Amino acid sequence: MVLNRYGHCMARSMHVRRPATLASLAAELGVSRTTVSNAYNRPDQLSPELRRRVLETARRLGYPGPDPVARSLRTRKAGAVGLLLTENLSYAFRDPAAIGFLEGLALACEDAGQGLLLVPANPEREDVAAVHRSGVDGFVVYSVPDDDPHLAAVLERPVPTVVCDQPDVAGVDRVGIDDRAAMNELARHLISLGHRRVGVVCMRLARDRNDGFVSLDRQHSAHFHVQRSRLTGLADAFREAGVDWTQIPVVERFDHTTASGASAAAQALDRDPQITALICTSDILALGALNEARRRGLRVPQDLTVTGFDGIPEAERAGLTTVRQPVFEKGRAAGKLLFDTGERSRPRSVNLGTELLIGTTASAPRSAVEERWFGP
Amino acid sequence: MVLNRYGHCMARSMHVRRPATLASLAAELGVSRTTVSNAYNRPDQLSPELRRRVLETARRLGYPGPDPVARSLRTRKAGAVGLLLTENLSYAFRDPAAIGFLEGLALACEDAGQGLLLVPANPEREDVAAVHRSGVDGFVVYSVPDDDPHLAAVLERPVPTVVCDQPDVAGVDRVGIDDRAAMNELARHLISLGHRRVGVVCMRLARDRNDGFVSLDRQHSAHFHVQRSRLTGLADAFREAGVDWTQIPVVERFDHTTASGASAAAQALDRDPQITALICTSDILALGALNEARRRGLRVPQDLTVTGFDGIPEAERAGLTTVRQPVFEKGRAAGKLLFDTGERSRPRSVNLGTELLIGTTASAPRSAVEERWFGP
DNA sequence: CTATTGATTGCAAGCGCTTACGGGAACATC
DNA sequence: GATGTTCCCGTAAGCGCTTGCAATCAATAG
Repeated sequence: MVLNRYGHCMARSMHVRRPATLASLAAELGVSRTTVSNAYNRPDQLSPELRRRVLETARRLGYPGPDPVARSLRTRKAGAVGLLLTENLSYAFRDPAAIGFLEGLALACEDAGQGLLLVPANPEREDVAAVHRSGVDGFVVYSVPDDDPHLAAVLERPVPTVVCDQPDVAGVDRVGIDDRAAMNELARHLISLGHRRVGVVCMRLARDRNDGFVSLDRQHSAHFHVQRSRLTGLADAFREAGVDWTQIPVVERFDHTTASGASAAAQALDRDPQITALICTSDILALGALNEARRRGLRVPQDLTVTGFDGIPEAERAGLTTVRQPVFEKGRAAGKLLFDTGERSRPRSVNLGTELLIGTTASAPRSAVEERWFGP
Repeated sequence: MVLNRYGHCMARSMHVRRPATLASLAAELGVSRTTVSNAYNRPDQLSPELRRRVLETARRLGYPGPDPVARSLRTRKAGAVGLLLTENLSYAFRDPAAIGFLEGLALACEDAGQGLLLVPANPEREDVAAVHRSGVDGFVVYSVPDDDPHLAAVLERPVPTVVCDQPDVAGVDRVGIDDRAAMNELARHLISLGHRRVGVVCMRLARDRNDGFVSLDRQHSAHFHVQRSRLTGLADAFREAGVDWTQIPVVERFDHTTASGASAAAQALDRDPQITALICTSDILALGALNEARRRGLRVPQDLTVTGFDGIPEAERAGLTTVRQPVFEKGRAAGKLLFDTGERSRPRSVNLGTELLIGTTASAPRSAVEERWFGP
């Protein structure tokens, strides 16, 4: 039980808003507000003795120090950056790649002494109010479709912004990887192994749900830059190898889960059972594809090659052939870009490197092996 | 002449574009500030026609809508809750248990339309400024030592607070599990299997680094409620079984990593090679202990029993005998407690259930098996 | 005794916004 | 024509704080 200065019982759990403000404290002490403020923010501006008195009286009155919001208004600094995600907040914590990104970004924030505000921007709804209500000094936008209204709302705000996994947007800083080149390299690897008849499993390409095959048109007009680039990288490689890309089944899934990966793999295999490889645009999807292969009694890689993208720990454990991208570094780079506020004329663009990870889920297709042994 | 991303002329030299405010918009339109404010917050308070004009002029002037900080000051609502963690922000994303908690909390925040601010409270430094600077409507404090200055700083703030994995603190709401009972159950299980000579590996017990054996005194005065309770639960069980607890080596590690778990396990085994079981107070530590056992050529569970605590996915994969606690639910419960602001006289306390998970890393010790076969 | 100096403290002017409430105008009711 | 009623919009009073700079004063120097 706590007694306030009027002698009234004030249980802690009642959360009564303390009447004490900087002004009331000043009045109580018989000094100016300036002096009280200085006691907290510029200790060298008043005598140690007075400062001690101020702080002690503050404690006695239960004054918790200058109100952060009022201070933010006055100083025009919120001390935090906002993070906007494609997915629900809670989902982000289930995707290892997103977690890696968060980890890197959190580290950068910590180094800069800034808070990290997870903005509750539900991708299903068009409600951008959360963006408008976030008192932050900057935004990081992680992998959203280029027509996302939340992104538009962020860009309207007069604060620095960094986008990830996006093409250059309206002149703001960006960080990402060369998805197209990375996927192209992976495709060339598969082609060199002898794969020609493949299937593709990708994440959602736009904001609308389209669980199924993807038309060429949809591939080209995909609003998720990352997915579009990866598909383009694949198409380039296979076309160059003389494969008719239009005949390759590309299966899309809205939800990014292993279950989605499995069902998409099934759909691709049903469409064309002769497929020798399933190329997935994420490790999560690839892990699902592996499950489906197992369910069908297909041995990987003897009967079916499966590849992923991201290089998450789970993929490594599964021996997945995939592309590793530096998700942690991506987050960190995003933060650094945001905090490094030098005078610039042009927006900056950071491209991080990727690495083709040869695992045990890709090998020459059986037909190619047979050809090698028995001739064509 | 340059066009900024709002499409307005912005001379290269004038970096400080006077941003439009609600007042300037009102002036431009020849209406009152109230009317502009209403256009955003209470559409029913003005004619659709006027509202349209306001919003259009806003767009033309590049006014991004009411400033969130100023609005927060006025309405006394920040629209976000702060999360205080023991560890560095970035570390939190490496601990599966913490991630689960975050996931649950994030979900609750999302449902409530609130942001989640990760407060950059470095546990190494005593700098509580970050707590004072966070403009939030409430705090969730996750597993910090009871003498943590950040916790004290939070409790000074006049906002609702929920603590996790803490005993009752100063009358604020709490959510947790019965660590003592859960660990006691696990210990009884081991005792029933025949284990009497065991070693314990625990996480840090206080804010100071003490990588090594733990005195009884330190056990009792541990500032981390969770660790203290688990040790107590163990001690109770073994004392009841007639074991002299003071002879049992308890090894502490400051860093919560598998490497720490391994080295702590080594230290315990070196102290008493006759140990039949290593009881770890977290799965992460236990996974490290498994590594150390493997390194020593000890078969688990034949030569050595290893147990954990938490029930993280990795533990399940490793077949660890452990205690599963509902980390996700814990996060969600914390959020719900925070947002459910009914009038209460007493602080609420939520205890969630746990479950003993029988894995493959615990069995009867060899000596017990031999006794059974050949008699004592 | 006056000038200079350094240490302390206070003044004033907002930062950008919300909202209870009051008032005028247009229309309907009796 | 007097009295409600409804719709729109503005008045006024802050929310709690920061900060450049001026003011005060005692002490030291000249």
